[in-house]
Amino acid sequence: MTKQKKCVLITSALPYINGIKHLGNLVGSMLTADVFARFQRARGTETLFICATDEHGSTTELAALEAGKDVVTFCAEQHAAQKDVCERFGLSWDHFGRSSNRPNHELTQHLARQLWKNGHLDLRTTKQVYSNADKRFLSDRYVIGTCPHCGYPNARGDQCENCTRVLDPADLIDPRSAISGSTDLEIRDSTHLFLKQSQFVPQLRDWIASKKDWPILVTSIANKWLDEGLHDRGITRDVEWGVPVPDDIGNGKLKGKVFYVWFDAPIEYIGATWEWADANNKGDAWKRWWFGDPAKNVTYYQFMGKDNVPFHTVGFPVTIMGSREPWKLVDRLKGFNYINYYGGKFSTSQKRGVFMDAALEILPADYWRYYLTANAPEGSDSNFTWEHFASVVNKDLADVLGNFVNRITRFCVSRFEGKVPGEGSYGAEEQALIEELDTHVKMYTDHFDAIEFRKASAELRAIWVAGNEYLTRAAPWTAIKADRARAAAAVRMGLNLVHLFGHLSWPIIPAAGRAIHHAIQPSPEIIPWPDEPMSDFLDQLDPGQSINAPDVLFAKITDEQIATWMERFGGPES
RNA sequence: CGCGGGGUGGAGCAGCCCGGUAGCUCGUCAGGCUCAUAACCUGAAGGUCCUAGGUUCAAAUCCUAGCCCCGCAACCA
Repeated sequence: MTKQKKCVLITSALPYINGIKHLGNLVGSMLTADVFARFQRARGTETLFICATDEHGSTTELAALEAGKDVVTFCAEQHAAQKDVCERFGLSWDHFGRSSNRPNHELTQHLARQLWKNGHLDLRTTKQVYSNADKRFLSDRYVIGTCPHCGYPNARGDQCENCTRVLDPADLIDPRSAISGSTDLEIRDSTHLFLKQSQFVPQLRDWIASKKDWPILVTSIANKWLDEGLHDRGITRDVEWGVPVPDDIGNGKLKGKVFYVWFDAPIEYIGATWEWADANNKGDAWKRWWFGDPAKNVTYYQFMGKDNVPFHTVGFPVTIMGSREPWKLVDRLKGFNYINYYGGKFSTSQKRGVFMDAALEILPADYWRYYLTANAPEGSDSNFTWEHFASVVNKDLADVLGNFVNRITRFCVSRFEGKVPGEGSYGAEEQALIEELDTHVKMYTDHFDAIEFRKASAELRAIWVAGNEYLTRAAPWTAIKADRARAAAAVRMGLNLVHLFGHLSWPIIPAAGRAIHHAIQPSPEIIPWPDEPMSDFLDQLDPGQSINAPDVLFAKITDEQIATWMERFGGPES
């Protein structure tokens, strides 16, 4: 059974190109995917972690217009900005691609051809609102007018936000363009490709039913869509910025049209892997992660917020199934709920909530990484408040972990010349600790395997606490008065614990994990998972080696800071 | 009757699938220690497990009905 090692492919939902993401977007896809990827790498699993910006669609065109830039420049700038802030958050993807790049164009066109060839696409003519002033088709939400039901003057063509009724743009009284305000609108016929999703319901149902280890959130969203009957879905649009529909699809009736952004975006998971291979001169190596027999030893994990679930449980799988080619389908799909900000949604326009760039202006990435991982919205929506954030950071990171590292290393410096003492030997106290940690480490590993971030974080915290409990019991500061050897053994164990904490903390808080590990010895790029029994792991430091007592690892958050940040980011009332 | 998630001591959560002394973190109170970032360790107080029925020897856990909060409702990314 030692034929081929298991490989792990991880993708996080693609952040939309339009602006820096907020903490909710981060925790629901990119951050948790990163923690999981680091865990897998630490264990020595061959891991490929892929992400990209999702760039197409009318929203991008309009955002570029508003920014006064052409769409190509706009996307290039936004991509660079997101890449930068994500890297500063410690996101360790193997490649961060772009859905507008060549590989995605080729793959999207290829898969569409397969669907066309296999009879899964239809041509249908739809009525679309065309704005003469803007010289473009308007999607429903870009048509504004008076709601026929409640008289609200700024109802959108898809739904009236005042009375919440679903609308058709043709229902609106005095319709106008949301872009220019022009009332020079007309209804035009437009031909589009429709993906016949309804044909795939039984196949999808079987596939979803086979996924016993997916979160209930994910399977219930998927089943809901299937139960309600899948609509055939338009996969082309009358916009400029997207993957062009090739001439050989659609009997020449689709000139100038592009694929809908939701059709091409998930394909970019594959496209970005191709980009990764190109960037690293690996030729066709991307295929072994995605296609045919070689991909059978790949376990594929997807991470996303709940808003993305339908497109990954229905839309993208239909594309893959309909191609009738052996592309890889997701094995484990981890979906997240939302993080709210003082009970309300994060909002860019109202400046409510915390965005990634601003978060890093006020605190290092690890503070956020720990808080968000430990409070990931797995069971239900969770709520961000500055008070809660400060309490978690101060208690867990500063008091429990940071203080532990500080107290033992300082004691070692003051009483043992900053060197690992070799005297004495482990006794009953150490044996009990070793047994306790064997259990904790196993549970911590199991929680990660189960992709349970809250539970994994709680277990990690329990491991840190076990260190403090041990020190109190062993009390080397008392022992040293009567029995230097006993104190030496306790300090040696304490330093071994610091070493262990560096290893175990690294996936969640990589910079701090590295700093902690570095207190004991030089850190490798990937800090490996402790696979050996704790009896070995906690007895491996060489007596006489020097340590580097670090400065304070985590500064506490003060009440003044909380007040300042509430003012800046908006608090309960705003 | 659109759909899904949630409703557990002051706050945030686990437990519910596979019924059987209600567990964790924060906060509060008391004690200990003094190596440490006024930190750490120990102990205590505090709960109608949304409501009302039902099944059962036994229900937070299963069934039925209702209430409340959040999200989604497909061309919005």
